[in-house]
Amino acid sequence: MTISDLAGSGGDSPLRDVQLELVDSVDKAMEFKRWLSQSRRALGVDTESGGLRPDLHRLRLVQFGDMTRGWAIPWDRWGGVTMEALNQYEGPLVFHNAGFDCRFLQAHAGWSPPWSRIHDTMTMAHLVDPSRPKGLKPLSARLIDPRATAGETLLHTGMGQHGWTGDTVPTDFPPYWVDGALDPVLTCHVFEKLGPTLKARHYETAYDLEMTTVRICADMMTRGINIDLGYCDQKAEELRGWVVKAREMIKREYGVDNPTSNRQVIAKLQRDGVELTKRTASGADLALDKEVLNALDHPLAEYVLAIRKAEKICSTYLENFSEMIGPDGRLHPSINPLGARTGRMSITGPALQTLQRDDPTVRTAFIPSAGNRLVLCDADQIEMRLAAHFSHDQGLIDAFHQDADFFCVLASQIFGEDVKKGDRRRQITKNTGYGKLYGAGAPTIARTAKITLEAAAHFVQAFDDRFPGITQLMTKVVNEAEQRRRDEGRAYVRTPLGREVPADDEREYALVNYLIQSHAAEILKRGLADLEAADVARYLVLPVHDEVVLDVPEAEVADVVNVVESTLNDLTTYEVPLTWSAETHPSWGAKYRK
DNA sequence: GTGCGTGGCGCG
DNA sequence: AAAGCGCGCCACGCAC
Repeated sequence: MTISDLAGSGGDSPLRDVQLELVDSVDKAMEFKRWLSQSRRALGVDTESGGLRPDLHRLRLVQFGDMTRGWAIPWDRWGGVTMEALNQYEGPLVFHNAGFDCRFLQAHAGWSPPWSRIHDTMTMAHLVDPSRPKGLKPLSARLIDPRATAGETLLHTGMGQHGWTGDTVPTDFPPYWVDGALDPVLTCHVFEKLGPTLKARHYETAYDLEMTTVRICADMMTRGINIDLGYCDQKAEELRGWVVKAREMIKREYGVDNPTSNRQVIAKLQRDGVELTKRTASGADLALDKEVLNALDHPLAEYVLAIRKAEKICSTYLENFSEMIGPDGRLHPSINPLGARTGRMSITGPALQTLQRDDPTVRTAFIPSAGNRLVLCDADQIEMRLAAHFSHDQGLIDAFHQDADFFCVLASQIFGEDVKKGDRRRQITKNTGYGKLYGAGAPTIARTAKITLEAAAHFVQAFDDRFPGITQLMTKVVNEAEQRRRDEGRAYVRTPLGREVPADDEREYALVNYLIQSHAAEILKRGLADLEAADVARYLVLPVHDEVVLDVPEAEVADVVNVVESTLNDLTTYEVPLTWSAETHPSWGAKYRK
């Protein structure tokens, strides 16, 4: 089988001579072994599975390939051949999304991935250009041959016609195994294409760190995190009971059938003479968001907010957890080490980086394993500290060296009198500082700080007079990016690790945020690697942007708290100290409970 | 019934 | 001069 059989002639495509094979006999298995013993720069490896969860879904195919030949090996019937190949092959292995495939091969084949010789083209693609799609098919279609996607379409229609799922499709169904066998070949071609680009940009350090992160995250996903399901049930039932009563009351008192339908609520509010003016982002509708509802003097508003919140907590989190847990009773979220353009990680299933912190209801469901405690360690104002570092603003740097609350120090200087912790002016200063960092203008700062536009404009001016570094940094980063657009065709900012983060057209102002966010992400990843070197990685359960969660045996807690803090603290690299604070708690929520 | 865009909102 | 950044998920409501 060749790709031309699949998708017609492709002229002088690099895939022209690719041969695709299915191991379905002893002879084929022998032929595969002979092929495997040939020498090559890297061996492509891929898997097909019934779904995304190694603890819940079957492993169906394991595929191997190089630049000219791809093999699909059914796991159930020919797993022994796969095991031999994995265990005996000694050269570099290249995957597209290694963290995913390696966890399947770990769970089903008991394979220990030899991480030091594993490469990952998805990671490479993200480093080369984080703003473009990085799935194997779109990437291959763009870099290698547009026909790379042909088999996928064929497969999806075929599976739909037969009503097969990933767990039930027969492995000898040609569209399935042919498409599978092509993937490691595509991976090898992408590897050869992207490798030189990474090299030319001196991405060795960034790539090594990313691969270390892939490994550590894969382990965290496998480890999972413990959940108090009894608590989830009880709390969800409480909230649902309240919502039912509230909905009945709203129907009775206000004639609104569905208080989570903005259309219905807006109609009712307008009937009662409420004037709404704020529009949604698209401008298509009147907005009825938290800000609008909070400002309304109508009893319905309060209920809508409370119902939204309660239903969110139940449906997104508490009620979902019991369906998401694995056979081991633990939650195994999916951690994407390169979830964001800036190199930040993202977590899905569930989205554990978005748990409410003002209300500890959901976080309280997260508990340590039996006999353990949670160690929660977060970085102190890391983004503002990095802003001080990158901007060289002496005022900001000095403020961080004082033994007092950073934003109180700032506010005291701006307002010319001693501003204490509870003072409203501290919050305004904090809003303005972060707003400026992210490129906000006076109007946005006025809204987030809940002050008038005049006051905001005046305050921004006062902030700039005292701490001109941030505006100067903005100018410098944007000018550099525009120079790069002229010289290299891309507007980007470069992080200290050498990562290039590109700007969208007309949005160069976002690059200051990219620089800070990117480098904070690099620091977290470096931190995870250092924690591994300090021998505590086996306790890691979650990374949350500037926080790490560890699940630690009681007896080791005191030790681990010290190790984690001293490992992550960095007092010398930057113009301000980067410090982390670890605390021990019986649940994640306990940290946020007053 | 399913897919998709929009609105809304949670976190850092 | 002016510009908040990055994500994921759910409910709603419309289109197919």
